[in-house]
Amino acid sequence: MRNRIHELRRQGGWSQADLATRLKVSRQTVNALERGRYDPSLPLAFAIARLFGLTIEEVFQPEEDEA
Amino acid sequence: MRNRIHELRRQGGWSQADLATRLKVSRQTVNALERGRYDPSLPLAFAIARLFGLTIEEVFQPEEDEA
DNA sequence: TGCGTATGTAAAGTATGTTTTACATTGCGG
DNA sequence: CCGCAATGTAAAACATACTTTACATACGCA
Repeated sequence: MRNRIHELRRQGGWSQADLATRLKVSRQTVNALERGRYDPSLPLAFAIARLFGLTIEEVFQPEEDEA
Repeated sequence: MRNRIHELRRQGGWSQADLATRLKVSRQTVNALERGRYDPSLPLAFAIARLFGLTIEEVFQPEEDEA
């Protein structure tokens, strides 16, 4: 699953730690999401989209062959 | 997290087993999702929304106090 | 040079999502 | 009444998401 977290975070001028605080997750989780190590849970995906004022579909793009 | 899976499935005239097949998950997973036992993974949430021709936001509604 | 901030990563542990097997209950059509 | 389809549920096993602690690297700046 592709995501625009890195791009959106930088537009807001935030560090990974800043974003983690706002999302109430660890900095390592933000780092892992940005680096595509795994996908967020659905509740976390909602929190991320809302924080940036976007829909889930605007932040996350499933790859072609994905579920 | 609230979801409209049960309602949407019935509108399509499908059994839980039918839906499970289309989503490539087990019938128990569909049952658990409909009964609100847990939230789907983000990829599965996308698959569900796409199957019904809706956005994630149209199918899933985070509760007020949720992440 | 040396310090502080930001980022990447790893290992161990906990929590959540999903599958498989199996069984119980309900309701409907014969 | 009987049989069958649909649904609910449980336990064990496994996969994925997330936390904590800890350390490494890179960069800018006093």
